Amino acid sequence: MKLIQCWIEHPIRKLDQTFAYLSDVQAEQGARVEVPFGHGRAVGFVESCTDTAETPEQLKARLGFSVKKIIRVLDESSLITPELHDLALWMKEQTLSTAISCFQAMLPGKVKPISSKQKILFEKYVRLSQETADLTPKELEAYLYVKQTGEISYHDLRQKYPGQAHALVEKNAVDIFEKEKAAQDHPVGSRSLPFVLSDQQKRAMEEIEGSEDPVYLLHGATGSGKTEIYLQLAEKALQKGKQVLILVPEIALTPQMIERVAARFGTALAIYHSGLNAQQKYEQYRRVMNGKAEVVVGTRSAVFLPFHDLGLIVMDEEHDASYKQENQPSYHCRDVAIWRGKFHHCKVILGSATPSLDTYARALKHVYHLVVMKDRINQSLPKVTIVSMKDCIRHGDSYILSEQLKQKIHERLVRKEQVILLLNRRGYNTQLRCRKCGEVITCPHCDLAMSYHREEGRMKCHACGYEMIRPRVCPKCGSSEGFLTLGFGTERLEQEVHACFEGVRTLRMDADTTSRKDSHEKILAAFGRHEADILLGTQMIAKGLDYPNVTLVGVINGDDGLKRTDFRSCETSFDLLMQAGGRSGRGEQNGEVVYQVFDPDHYAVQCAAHQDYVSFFQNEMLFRRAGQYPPYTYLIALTVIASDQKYADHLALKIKNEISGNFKVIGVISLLKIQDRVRSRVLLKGKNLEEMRNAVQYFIDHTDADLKGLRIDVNPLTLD
DNA sequence: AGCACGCCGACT
DNA sequence: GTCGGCGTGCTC
Repeated sequence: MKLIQCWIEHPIRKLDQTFAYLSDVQAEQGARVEVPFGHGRAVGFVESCTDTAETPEQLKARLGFSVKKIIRVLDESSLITPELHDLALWMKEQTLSTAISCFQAMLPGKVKPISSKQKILFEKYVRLSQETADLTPKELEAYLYVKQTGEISYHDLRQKYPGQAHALVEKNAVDIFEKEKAAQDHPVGSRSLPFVLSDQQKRAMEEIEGSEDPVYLLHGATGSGKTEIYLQLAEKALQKGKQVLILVPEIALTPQMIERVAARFGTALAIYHSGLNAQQKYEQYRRVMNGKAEVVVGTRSAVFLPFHDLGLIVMDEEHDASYKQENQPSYHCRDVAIWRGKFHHCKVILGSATPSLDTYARALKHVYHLVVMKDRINQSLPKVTIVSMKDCIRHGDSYILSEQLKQKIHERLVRKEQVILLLNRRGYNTQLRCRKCGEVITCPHCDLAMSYHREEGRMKCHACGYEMIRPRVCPKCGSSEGFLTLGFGTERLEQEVHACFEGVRTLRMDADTTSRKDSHEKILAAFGRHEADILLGTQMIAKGLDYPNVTLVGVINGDDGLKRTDFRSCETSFDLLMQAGGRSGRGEQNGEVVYQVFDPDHYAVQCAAHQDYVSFFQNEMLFRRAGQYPPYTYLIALTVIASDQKYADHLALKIKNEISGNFKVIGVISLLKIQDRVRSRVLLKGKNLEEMRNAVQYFIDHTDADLKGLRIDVNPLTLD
């Protein structure tokens, strides 16, 4: 008999332990098994499987409970590699989450322990038949196309020859047959060759290649050519027969990065992101496992792909918040990437123009090897103008577009150049306030004001997504005197632009215009073809875009983010302003940037205007030290989320009282209600993260409290 | 998470 | 007298 230890699929803290079962047959570590559990059955994830000579009675006597037999083994072979197994258990410790949730986070949908439906899709293919047929010229063309490719999926043939594909089958010119759906190879355009490196790039390459250090921070200004360094390092790793992982924040926002990697590496490339369906994810998972995919470009979850021999890990825009998973397990992709780099003895390159403070501080302490590229390739810095909106409003100017910015936009329109306007708020107005009682319309499910979206005539809650028709009378006092409108978003900005410049062509890109699949790409492509003069949108247009014809970028309400109370709000605001600046003047012409702000003297605004990261870092570190915030300390946020305020407060208080050590326990803090859920938080702050983690783990293991609703975030990025 | 066991109110 | 409310406790 075999004795199996397995993790049970319920992501309940109390069940976060292995359970013992007997089995007649062997099961691999990482395979799923179906087991009797409680009164029903459950899926287990095998931790170990060993031979045992003990009888069930002996086991019961030794262990103190009766050991049941498993029902069946669900997977012949393991779903994960031994490396990924160890990684999951390490992640459990790091993030203080359950082991099973870590395994689930690593696996693509198809093979998650939770679902056992693993279907293999078949697809119709065509190839030339033996028969000859009478064909029209256009059909002959399609016929020759099939002849040239050998065999091709019917779907692809229909895409290329919509009018002829069916006719070819009808006339028996081609045979149809079924075949397992192949993993999509990324279409290869023209294969591009490596660029010649600038002196600065050459120095950076040499520094990385000539060192034995495991982790590098490549701090390069926007436009300094970081991507080319990634690609050339990747090429060298491939030549050694190794795999390469390139992590990006969001696939949809980095189309130009994908294009460049695809052009260089062609079919050896796999793209992996959360937008793929389960089948596509599974296919890419297999392609990585069997080594067919040599280069992977992917978002956060790609860091868990089953690479067998990694030669390089690149993490572009390493400061980006989307690398941190919000759900449990709340892991940071950077930590996982570094762990895997260590396992594979390969270099990890963290790249950014505005590194996170934590990363940069580590680089200064030589934990990471700092490589700096401060010059843009064949471009000078964009000229930055800071416009004080306080003064604007005092002079009676528009509170949306200042005269200076209007003037500069006008110049660009005359010269047939393009403009990007960034406003990190969507909708028309951010608040409606009753003229009579002064009440602001808030979401019925959240403690937040609802935004007015004029195009749809609806109110929207940006926190929970709740929508309603714009009310005609005040929901509070019933007055029909109407509403005062406060604040503005991208919709209002677009209207203002049209009011100021007659006949101007605009494209708006925000969460409202990009809800449909591929709409990102369509909008960006249209702008690239100069089908619009002005692209306006939220922060999603601040990153990674490279349009040579854009010579002016305007940031509206650029210091809006500074109003937030979060300890990182300066960092994110600075990042946004810097990134926006990086979009301008990437071609032949010099670029210009306008920041419209209310606090022009703030160091985040000033440092961004001078594209001076180091000064910002020094300033911000003073602030962090004064407040004893990261990177000077570590934080662990323990948040109770519940529908019942009493329960939330009670558990939070219990946590506060029962956790102690050589660190501060701050709280209980009541957060805003979101989606009818109240949130009470306790925050741990201290210098010794390991001790803090141990204290929390000890609490979890020994408390009698019911911990459902407890969310743990080690090193939280935001405290909102 | 399920799902049973368990001890108090309004019904045939 | 019973049906059923969901509080609490267990799952190898």
